[in-house]
Amino acid sequence: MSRKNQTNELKSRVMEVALGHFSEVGIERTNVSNILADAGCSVGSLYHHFGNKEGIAEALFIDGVNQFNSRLLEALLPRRTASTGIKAIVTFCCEWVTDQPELAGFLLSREVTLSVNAKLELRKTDREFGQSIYNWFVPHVKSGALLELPTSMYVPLICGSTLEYSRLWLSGRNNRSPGDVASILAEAAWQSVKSSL
Amino acid sequence: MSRKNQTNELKSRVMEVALGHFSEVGIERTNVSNILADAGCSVGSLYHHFGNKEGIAEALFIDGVNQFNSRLLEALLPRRTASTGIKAIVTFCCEWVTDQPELAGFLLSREVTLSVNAKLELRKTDREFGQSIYNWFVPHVKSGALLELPTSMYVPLICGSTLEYSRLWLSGRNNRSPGDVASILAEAAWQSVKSSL
DNA sequence: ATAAATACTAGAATAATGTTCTAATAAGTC
DNA sequence: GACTTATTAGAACATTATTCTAGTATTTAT
Repeated sequence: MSRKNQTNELKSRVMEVALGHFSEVGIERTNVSNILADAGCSVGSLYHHFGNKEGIAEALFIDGVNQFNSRLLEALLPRRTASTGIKAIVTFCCEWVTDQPELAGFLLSREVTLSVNAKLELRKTDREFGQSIYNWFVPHVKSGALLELPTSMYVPLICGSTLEYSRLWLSGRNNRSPGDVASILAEAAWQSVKSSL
Repeated sequence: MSRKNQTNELKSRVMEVALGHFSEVGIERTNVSNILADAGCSVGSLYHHFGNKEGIAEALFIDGVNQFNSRLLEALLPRRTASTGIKAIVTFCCEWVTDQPELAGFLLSREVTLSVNAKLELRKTDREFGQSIYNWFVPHVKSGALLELPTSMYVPLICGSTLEYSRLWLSGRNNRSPGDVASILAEAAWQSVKSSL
């Protein structure tokens, strides 16, 4: 195996191991030494590749958001009506959380505080994502199918219930997974943003 | 001043100072030494009263939840219709977050992981609170005014959007406070849980 | 009122742990 | 094949939460 592949494999291994620890006990409580042991990585390598513990978290966070965003677009963009689009967003969120609870819990935990560089890194892809979402919404607001609201309210109204339910489920406080109740959440989200005209 | 009062004042001072730091940079990043300096407290006293740094956070958390719960009940219980009740819950949340952003941000941050003892401590008052809420809901579900849903879904559906919007506002990402958009959030919540029959 | 027990304060010493540093090794490049 | 760069290694370091021992005030019991 080439050195490059070996390095990439080490980085993935560290990230995978770290995610397990982070999602279980949080970033603060996971020991760097445990990550090193479980991933078979030396102190020097880890700090060379990630800078510090938070750097691992940032890498995981950025990867996670990018993966979420691109898949969400795949689920949303083909939808032609406001109703099916909104419901597709919610359903996608539910399935995504249910399918990868560790990653979802980590992203939803809000433990990560991105460094300036990490923010710039994220913004590169995030801006494009936001634009695609925006473009999908505009016609449905213009047509009167969706309520016209301050821009910053659409995400909370559409995803708030789902995210909150997901947090509850991830913390082990209810049996039904978000996937199990996706249709209820989707319908509720639709009711809350559809225009009543 | 009596010794007891002096002690209580010290504890309050520590908690107040700690909340400031916690809400600004998070629990992990606040230094115990800063709390000590700002509150004029010795190492021994702090550890005598709170056990450890997390203990301060737990005390703040429990106080905050109890205060929130009792005030929420005052806002909800007088309401006689499903619609006014649901809207009262949302409006109360919005005002509470807007009025005490530090405390709200701290509670919403999910940084605190309660110890077993703290959980028991909370459960004492929380159980009673849950029962009061439950009692308010039952007749409105029975009458068909509210959707009949898995119990664990009411909180996410009613408060999810508001909490998500609050988190956004608290992280400085939008101008309008939750209080400013309370009516929109209240109406949306109502639309999502009202029965369409 | 006095003694004993308890609650509280104090800060130096300790321990845990994240991070830096220096050196060595391997890979890629000219 | 020499030179530059990327990576690995782990001992040393620095930071900081916490413990410990001792001392002081307050309450309780006799």
